Amino acid sequence: MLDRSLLEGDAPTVAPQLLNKLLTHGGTIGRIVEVEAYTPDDPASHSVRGRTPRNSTMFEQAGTLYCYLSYGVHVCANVAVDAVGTGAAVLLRALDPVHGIEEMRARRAGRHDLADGPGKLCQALDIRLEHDGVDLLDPASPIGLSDDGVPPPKTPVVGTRIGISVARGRPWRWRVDPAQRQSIQ
DNA sequence: GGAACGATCTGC
DNA sequence: CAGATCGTTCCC
Repeated sequence: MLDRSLLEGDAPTVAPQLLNKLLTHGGTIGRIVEVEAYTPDDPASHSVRGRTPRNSTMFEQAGTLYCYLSYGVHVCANVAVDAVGTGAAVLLRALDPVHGIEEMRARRAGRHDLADGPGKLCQALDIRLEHDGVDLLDPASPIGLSDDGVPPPKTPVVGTRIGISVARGRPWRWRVDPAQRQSIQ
């Protein structure tokens, strides 16, 4: 498992630290290769208007899973970070499949792009809205975040965030350089 | 009570 | 490149 204190910093600090960590749901495991940071003072963040029924798990303790429905269609998965009540999160944008690839492919209707997108990775790992609020650091949870000893990249690829219309300029998107990926594609 | 707008993906 | 598709939020 992961030490919770790693997630208790602010989102732009924590986000790149989550690169190369493992996300596990049952037999399906993926390595996190792309993330984005969202903070409560950020116009693009769901938490910018304070706590609401939808975003309330974003305000819970670091390591809580925040799931929401995007475009009325796709589920997106975030990890709540920072202190309790802050409303900060890291959006998980892409995984490299590590284990359970056949299962992922079946969930992805036979496609080969298994988890290279926030909606796709939730489909591949079968993360659903009902998983909103699970503690990713509790061994009893169905979905978990763990560290297998692969460190985050020293020089992640930094970019701007995607799919938002406000606060586009913030360089709050981090990726593992495709040439430095640890897992099979 | 209603309308606008998405932290996206797919297929045309 | 536009359509799908529906919950959330805000405004009337």
